[in-house]
Amino acid sequence: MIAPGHAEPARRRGLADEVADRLREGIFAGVYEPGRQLREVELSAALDVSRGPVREALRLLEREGLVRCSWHRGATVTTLSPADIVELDSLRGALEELAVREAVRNATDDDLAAVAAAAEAMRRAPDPREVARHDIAFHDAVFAASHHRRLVEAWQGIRNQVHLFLLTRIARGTEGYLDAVPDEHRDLAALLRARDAAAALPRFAEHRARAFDVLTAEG
Amino acid sequence: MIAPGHAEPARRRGLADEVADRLREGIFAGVYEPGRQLREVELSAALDVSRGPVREALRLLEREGLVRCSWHRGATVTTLSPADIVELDSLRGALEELAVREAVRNATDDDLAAVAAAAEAMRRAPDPREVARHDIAFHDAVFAASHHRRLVEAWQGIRNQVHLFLLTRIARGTEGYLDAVPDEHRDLAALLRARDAAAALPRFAEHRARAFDVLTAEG
DNA sequence: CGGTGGCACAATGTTAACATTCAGACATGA
DNA sequence: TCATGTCTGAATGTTAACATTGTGCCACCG
Repeated sequence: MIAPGHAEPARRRGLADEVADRLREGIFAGVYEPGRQLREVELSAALDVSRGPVREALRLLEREGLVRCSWHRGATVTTLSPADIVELDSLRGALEELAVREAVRNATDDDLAAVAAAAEAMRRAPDPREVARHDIAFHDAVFAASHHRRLVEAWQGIRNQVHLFLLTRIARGTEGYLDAVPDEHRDLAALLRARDAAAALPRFAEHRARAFDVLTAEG
Repeated sequence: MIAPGHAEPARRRGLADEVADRLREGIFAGVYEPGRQLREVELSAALDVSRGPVREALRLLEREGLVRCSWHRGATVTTLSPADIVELDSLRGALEELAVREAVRNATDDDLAAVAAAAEAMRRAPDPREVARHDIAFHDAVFAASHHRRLVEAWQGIRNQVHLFLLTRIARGTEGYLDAVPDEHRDLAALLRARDAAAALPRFAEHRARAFDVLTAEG
């Protein structure tokens, strides 16, 4: 049974999207480590599809910043340098600031309930990897609540790179992350439900700074 | 003669990029009006290439927001609704604000000279279409001066849509555009060269608001 | 011994043919 | 007359073979 307002477009996806999902999974699971070359023939053989969808999937992942492609030199998994992380942090800040303002204005109560639910779901995550996944999902919900299609697309352009960044952060040590972030997310969700942009904006900024400092201080 | 620092990677491009250029050209020239379907076979016949590169080019243009693709329903040239223009304006504002701050911090003198040159070049544009092209080129230069790769990529995700928006604005009437914008660009360039972010930011905001109001007031 | 030129291999770019799917039209029935 | 079902045609999704390009190796020369 599907509620009337939640009817998905039920659009069927091509093989390329499927392949892209598998590759993303592989990258986040560590099967394809950063810097590794992704050869089209190898992948098409492993996934049992032709090179066409693989090619298209690689371009999709390039759009997400997870791989880089060069002329006749194939695709390699993105490696995040410290400078890249600075870029991610600043751009993410600009996007999220707009997202919060728009969410406070345009979000439905259901949208904000979804944000709160994402914050709660994080508490029940069994291991750090799952926590990171829920961390991203929380911010996804915030962007979705903005009802700003192009803003969501811009976020998707760096979303997976931020995810990668979170994983490396976890690898450096989980102190101050696993316990602090869920509480912060809960507070942020509450401020959004109160539709208090003036209070929420600096809290979101602090939230980002906390994640960011961990890597710059030690790195 | 090429200066040492300006040596382009001299990377060769594939047919897909070439096709994408031709299609963009066609869209901006009005050959493919908004809403029109772009059929792969038709395009591949017209441009005398196979469907592969055409397919890839369409995905590229989708990334730029110039076309929209659906499963088994092909690509259509984007039509900008009033709501889309509001989205473009707000997202562009968030990106450009960051670009100005980063440019003031990171830009070389050459970068800012290029911004100023772009502003001057606009004065010598022969017709409104060329003015719009130089208008975009000016903002390109600002983003380039930020030395922020991901920010530039995010800008490229809406750049061509903003261009489309400028063209429709011109179609509504050129008063207050052809004469005012070049002067504004000159002032903005000067503020950037003075590296005065505090003064530049509100001026950039006014500049965007002026372009934006024309369409919302009449539309 | 260091540098340069060419050669062969391997991987990507491109092409054309095959398979699948969507949209509209037409006929049929209530 | 309207709704429903099937069918047809055209367009996209997919595949596999062909062409082009980059890279590394090895011989050759200075």
